[in-house]
Amino acid sequence: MKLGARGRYAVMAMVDLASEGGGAPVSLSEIAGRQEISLPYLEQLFRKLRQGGLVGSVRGPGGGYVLVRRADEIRIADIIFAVDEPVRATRCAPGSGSGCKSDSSRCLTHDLWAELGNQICLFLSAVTLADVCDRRVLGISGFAYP
Amino acid sequence: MKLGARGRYAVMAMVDLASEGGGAPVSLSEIAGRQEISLPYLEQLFRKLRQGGLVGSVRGPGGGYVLVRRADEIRIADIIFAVDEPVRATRCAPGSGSGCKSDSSRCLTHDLWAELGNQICLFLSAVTLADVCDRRVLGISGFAYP
DNA sequence: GTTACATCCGAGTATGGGACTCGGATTAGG
DNA sequence: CCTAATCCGAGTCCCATACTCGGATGTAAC
Repeated sequence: MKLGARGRYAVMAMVDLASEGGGAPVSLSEIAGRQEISLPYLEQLFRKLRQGGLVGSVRGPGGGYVLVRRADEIRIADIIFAVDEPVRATRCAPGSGSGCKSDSSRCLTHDLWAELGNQICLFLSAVTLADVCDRRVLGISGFAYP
Repeated sequence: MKLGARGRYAVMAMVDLASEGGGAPVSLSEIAGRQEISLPYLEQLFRKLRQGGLVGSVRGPGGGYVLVRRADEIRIADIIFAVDEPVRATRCAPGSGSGCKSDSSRCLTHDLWAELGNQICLFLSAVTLADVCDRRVLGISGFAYP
């Protein structure tokens, strides 16, 4: 699980698309303007979102993108996975299967990172696009960390 | 909350220190050998861990580092916070207070990243060094993500 | 006192991956 | 046709991060 700006931009754009798009296609220019993301960069993101089967496209004037599923059926984790291809395992990378040198059973921390990756996926899978649009995110844990 | 190799190395080293150190100071050379981390890099990490009040140092021959608290009183989050200084806020960075351009109430995703940061901190605060040493990490969620 | 061991410290380098860009090819409506 | 839009494969740039270097300081053993 990777957490870079790309994933965040993708979620911002998808939230925008889910909010503003009432069935009709939304052009990337509009999203780019509203979210202040460069157009070519958005194109690159939506290419992957389309390949991931999250959005459909309509070409030509008046075209744009539409959601292929309902907003409450799209999990945030789906978006992140679509735009951030799986990382190759560094020495004991979080979110990627094993690695750990080979030196079996030396890396005690392995389980820790694996479980952390789990927690993150679990959280991002529990929240849907519709939840974010309707501001139904806060209060899941009901806790604010210092 | 930042998740790089530095934090992981720091946790690996602390786990090693907690495991091998039975009251007597442990030198960085030993840890470097066992964990396959370069000595100068470890020195840099332990400088911060010492400034963070997690370890104490004994200089001279036979010297090294010792835990200042018991292993079950050191949370993994403490280690991460000690070695990774707080990130400055990018546009709507996870784990850092606000940002969001200024354009108030436009960024719907803000709450999402804030809550995600919370979840991560929550998890890493629930696990102690002793938990990792005794392999008491798995089974907290009891779930393995695809 | 000298030597060896170890922590301490402030720099410096560099490399990799990330964000972001460019030029052009397609498709479709007016 | 011309314009608006998605499509695509590259390519650039930049900065954070991992990692290194040379030396200073303290301390135990002999």
